[in-house]
Amino acid sequence: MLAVYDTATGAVRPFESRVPGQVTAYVCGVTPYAEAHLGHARPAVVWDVITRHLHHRGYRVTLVVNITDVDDRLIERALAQRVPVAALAEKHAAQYLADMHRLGVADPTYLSRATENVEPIITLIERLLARGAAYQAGGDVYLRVRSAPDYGALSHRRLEDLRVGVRIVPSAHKEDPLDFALWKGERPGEPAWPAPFGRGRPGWHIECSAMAWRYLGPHIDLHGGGVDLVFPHHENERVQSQMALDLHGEPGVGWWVHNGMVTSSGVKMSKSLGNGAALSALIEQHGAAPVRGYLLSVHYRSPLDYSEEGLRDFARGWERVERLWEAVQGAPPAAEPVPGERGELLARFPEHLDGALDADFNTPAALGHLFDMVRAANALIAEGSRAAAGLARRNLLAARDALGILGLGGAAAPANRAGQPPEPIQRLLAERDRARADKDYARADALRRAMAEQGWVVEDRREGPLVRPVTPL
RNA sequence: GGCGACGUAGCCAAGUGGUAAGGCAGGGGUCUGCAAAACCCCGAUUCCCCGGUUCGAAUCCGGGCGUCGCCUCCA
Repeated sequence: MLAVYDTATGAVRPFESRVPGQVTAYVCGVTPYAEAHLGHARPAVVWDVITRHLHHRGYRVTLVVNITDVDDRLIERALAQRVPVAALAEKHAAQYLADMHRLGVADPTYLSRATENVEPIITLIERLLARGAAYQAGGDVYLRVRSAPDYGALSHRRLEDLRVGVRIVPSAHKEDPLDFALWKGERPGEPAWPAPFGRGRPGWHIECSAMAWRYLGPHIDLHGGGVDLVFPHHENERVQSQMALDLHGEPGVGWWVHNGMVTSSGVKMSKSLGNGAALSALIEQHGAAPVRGYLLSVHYRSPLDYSEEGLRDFARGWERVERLWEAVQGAPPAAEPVPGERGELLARFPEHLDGALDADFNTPAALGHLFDMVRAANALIAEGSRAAAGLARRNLLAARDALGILGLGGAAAPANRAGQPPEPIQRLLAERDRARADKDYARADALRRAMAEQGWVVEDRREGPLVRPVTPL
C-alpha cells in the first residue's frame, strides 16, 4: 500500500487518487535563465521515480511540468546579453531538457510554458478580480492576500509572523505589503500581452494555477517542487486557485510533495550564489547513471549535501551493480527458483523493492535492497548457478524499471566497454598473453602497466583476459 | 524575530516503540604467477547531550547544544 508524505498535513498518508486508476500531478520545473545545476535535476529524477512507481502500481499518470519562460530574472539577463527573452529561455530550456534525457527522465505528459498559457492566466485573473480577491493598481494586478480564508495553511505560518516590510519590498501600489502581483503592467522593452486589465505579463505564481487548471482541472492528486517553493510560491498558488476556482475550502491538491535541497558544503545550491555544480559537467565526468543513482541515494525529502567525494564513492559502489548487469547478459530470462537463503533473497527482491517505494518513495532503502541482491547473486553465480544469473537479470530489470537506472549509456557505461579496445591496446594485450604463456611475468606486468597508462585495465578471468577502460570517477 | 527540518560508525545513508539495512573507505582471508573482479570474515552494547514516559526508545514527551532551510528570485 503506497503512502505519501503531504506537506500540508505534515504526515504520511495512504495514497488514493481522486479518480480510481488515474493520477494527476503537477511539478514546478525551472526558470531557464542560466545553466542548470545538480539541484535542478533532483525534482526531475525524483518525479521520474514517482511516476514509474505509480505506473507500476497500476495508475495512469498525467504529469504536467512547467517552464517559466517569462520572469524578472530572465528579462534582466536577456537585456544584459542583448538577446530576446524567448531566445535565452529556449536556449537554457533545451539544454536542461537534454540533460534530463541523459539522466533517463521521461518526458512529462505536458511540458507547459507560461508564455503559451497566457489565455488561462488572464481568465483566472479576471475571475479573481470579479470576486474581489484581486485589485488593479498602477497598471498591475495584485492578489489581496487578506481576502484568502486560510492563507498560510500549507506553509504553516501566520500572516502576523511574516517580517512585513523588512524583507518583502512594499510597493506604493499595494494595499498590503504581502499582496503579490498577478499581472505586471507593460514596461518598455519587456514582453507583454494584451489583457482586459491592460497590457503586461503574468506574475510568477499565477502561471502554475493556470496551467494546472488547464491541463488537469481544479483538483489534482499530487503537486511537487522543491521545499523552497512552499512559501511563498505554493502558498500563493494554492489560495489563488482556491478563490478563482471556487473550491470553497475544499483542498485542490491531495498531496503536496516537496523534495529537499541539494546543498554544497552545507549551503543550498543556487543560481544567484553561483555555488551549483554544473549538471552537464557532472554527467560528462561521472556518467549519467552514477549521477542519477547519487540523487536517489538520499531520501527525497532530506537535504542532499553534494560533494565530489560523495558522488565518486557512490560511483564506485555503482560499478558493482553494472558489473553484475554485464555478467548476466544472456542469462535465461526464466525465473527458476534457487534454493537456500540467497535464492530466497533473489526471489523476494521485487517485493522488497516495491515495499521500499511504497513507503513514501524510499529510494535509499530500495538501493540497499539492490546491493543485498547484487551480493547474493554474485555469490551464487560464482558457484556456477545459471538460475541465479537468470533471477539476477530479472531483478536488475525490475530495478531499472522502478528506478530508471542502468543501461543509460552514459560515460560510466562507455560504448567501447562492450566493444573492442583500440588497436594499440589489443596489440599490447596479445603481447602480454604471449609473455604470460612464456611465464615471463616481469614483461607481462610491464605490459599491463603500459596499458594502464593508456587508461585500460586487464582482468585475468577464468575465461581469459579481459580489458576494460578505467572507469571515470 | 517567526515558521519548519535535521543531528545514526572515518565518510555517505536506511530504520521512527521491540532490541542498529546498505554503500564507500579500512583490516584479515579465498581465488590469482602477481593483480583486478567477485565472494567470506571484522566495525556503532549504541543512534548530539540531559531528564521523563514505557516491560522495552535511535524511535514518544520536555529541556539544552549544534547544523540547515523558508520568511527575497529560487528545484
